[in-house]
Amino acid sequence: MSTKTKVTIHDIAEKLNITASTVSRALNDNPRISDATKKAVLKAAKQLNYQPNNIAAALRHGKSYIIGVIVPTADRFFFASVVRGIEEIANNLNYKVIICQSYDNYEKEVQTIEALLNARVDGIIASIGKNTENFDHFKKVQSKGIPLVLFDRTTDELEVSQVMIDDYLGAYKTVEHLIQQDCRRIAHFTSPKKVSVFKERLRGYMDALRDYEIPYDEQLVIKSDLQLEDGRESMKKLLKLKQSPDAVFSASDYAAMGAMQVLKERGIQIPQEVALAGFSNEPFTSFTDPPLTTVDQRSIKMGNITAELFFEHFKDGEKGIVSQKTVLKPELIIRKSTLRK
Amino acid sequence: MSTKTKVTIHDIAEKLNITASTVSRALNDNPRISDATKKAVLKAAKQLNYQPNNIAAALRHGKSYIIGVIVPTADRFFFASVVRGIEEIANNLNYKVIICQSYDNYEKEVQTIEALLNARVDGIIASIGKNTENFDHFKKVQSKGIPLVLFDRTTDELEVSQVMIDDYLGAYKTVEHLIQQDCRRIAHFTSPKKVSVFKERLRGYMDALRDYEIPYDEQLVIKSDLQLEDGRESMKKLLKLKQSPDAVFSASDYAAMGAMQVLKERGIQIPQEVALAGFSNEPFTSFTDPPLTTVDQRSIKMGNITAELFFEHFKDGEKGIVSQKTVLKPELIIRKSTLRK
DNA sequence: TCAATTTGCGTAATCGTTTGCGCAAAGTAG
DNA sequence: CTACTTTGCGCAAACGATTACGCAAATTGA
Repeated sequence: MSTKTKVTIHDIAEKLNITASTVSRALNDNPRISDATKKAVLKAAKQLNYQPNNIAAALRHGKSYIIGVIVPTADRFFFASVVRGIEEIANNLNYKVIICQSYDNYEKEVQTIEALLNARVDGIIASIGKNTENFDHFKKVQSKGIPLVLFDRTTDELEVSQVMIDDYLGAYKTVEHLIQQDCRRIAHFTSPKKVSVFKERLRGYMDALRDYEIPYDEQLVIKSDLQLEDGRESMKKLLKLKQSPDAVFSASDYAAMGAMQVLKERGIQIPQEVALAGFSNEPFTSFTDPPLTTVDQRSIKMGNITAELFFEHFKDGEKGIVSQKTVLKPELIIRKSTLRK
Repeated sequence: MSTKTKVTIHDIAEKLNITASTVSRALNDNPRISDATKKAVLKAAKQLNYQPNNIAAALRHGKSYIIGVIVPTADRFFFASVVRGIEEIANNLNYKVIICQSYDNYEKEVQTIEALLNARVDGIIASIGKNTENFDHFKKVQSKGIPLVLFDRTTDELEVSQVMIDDYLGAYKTVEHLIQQDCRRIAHFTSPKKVSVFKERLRGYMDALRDYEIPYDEQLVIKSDLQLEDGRESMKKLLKLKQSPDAVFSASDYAAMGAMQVLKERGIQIPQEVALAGFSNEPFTSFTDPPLTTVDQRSIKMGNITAELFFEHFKDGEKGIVSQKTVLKPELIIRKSTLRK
């Protein structure tokens, strides 16, 4: 019941006693082709079960209509949502999205870029891996004139369009909120990595303390990889201090979750004894007990904007566009883990 | 600093005064090419910053070295993990994976298949969308002789290789465990959809009841879309019954989470008054309070096996291989939400 | 009615790689 | 030293679609 041999436009042409070029034009709705021929071609295409070969087309006009998206991992709600936001826009413009994961692994990230270049994607959208400190692979993309846009995890070492949220503001507002809840010894979980988002969150934390005249205590800033287990360890460290904190602002929901576990295991009341806030608004943060205060990163919106910015690079051709930076306002989601009054 | 014009093997050939075919063979490490020439070619390639054009290669030998993976959504831990498992195997064999999401939307699923076929992927691995009841698009894939393997969400309406866990066994063991915890009125959350996984879980539930001589009560089986909100509604329905259940086995962790929220809001003790078990071992299930008993679906393993099965279809050519069904044993993860003694 | 335009389609080159075939030079066997 | 095999590479035709160019027929305008 199935034609094993691939059917091409030549087969259609032969059947109709016309040439392949006419078929091609008919399929692409070229105005120079008569409606009669178009209909005949369409009909024959159905009959023969014709499947266009995008590879041949891509080779011919140097466009693949595929854009590569690189995320550290697709199973974090935030990244998955951004991808969704990108897809919405891209699909509307008839572009396909291929999702690649770097798993926060530098080598894998480099390889992925290489693979995407070989696959001749029309552009790349990426969020940089946590461990990446050398950006030559991204520079290579740019040097080839391939559109590149970064989101969330970006870097200043590249002249590139980027979309991010105002991590500084998100952190500032969170800490401000904690202060308004009468917290005075506020700890912070951050990452030692070069990624700017964490640096910005730290800056927001420090500035909020300063503005409210709360002394900065280095002991209260714990650096780790910010996974759940790291959050547990960090919390344990804090509890060993002579003077325990009365709040923890974690740059990651997962680490905040780890801290919550430790606090609950030790019977420490949240938020009465220690208030707790995270960052990212992962879905599980609303399930926890108590529900976790966190910062929403406008992920879908970020995906939309990133894709739109990306496609502007096409329209305006290779030149003309300067790299531009879009900063979204985050939203503080206040839940019971910080509500002390 | 960058060559805007694309460099091809012809450029390398010209520079070295040899032909493109020799360059091609050298790059592909063909034994008929001398080591000297190979080295020279590699060197020139670096110098010219040559980037192979996979599209041209794909067109030539009809292989794209890309396989398409379709999942309902990538932000569920289970699916993300399976994808990871698939990638591990595929990357080792030098295949790229392109991840597409159907969002459980039938039209999107059909479109995605179409797009993957046009992109000339070498094969497709998929998990069927929840609302899909017509499988012609998958039949089309098969009729074109393109390898197809399904995982988890499969169907018997297709003659296709598939990998799944033993949902029946997972459900049976869970219910058996609940019975051993002295639960006697055990409710079940399931889906009205045609997807076999839910039907199997229901069957496991029913058989366990029967084997332990517990009467089946239709009122205790609630059908819904199994999202968190559905779980809340379902739990509320159960609590309105004359005789409340003393356990809930949900076919989804999210719905179980919804039930947990309602129970906690009403001050009903978990597991003493109502024990609670989910399905899938989503990461958040270990965070909840109490932690949720659930069934692990061996997601990475499933990805590995799926990919291996998939690649067997290549080796053995188009014929010879009959579709085969691999069933993995799930693992019951017992946590506090069901431990009554 | 005749020149000018439009309509409809064919010719052939092209995108960048791969590969079957062929051929000369070098190596091997007897 | 002849005959045969191996080594190293070039020639040219694919793969399937797109497109600049050209040309005849049909249409239009005056």
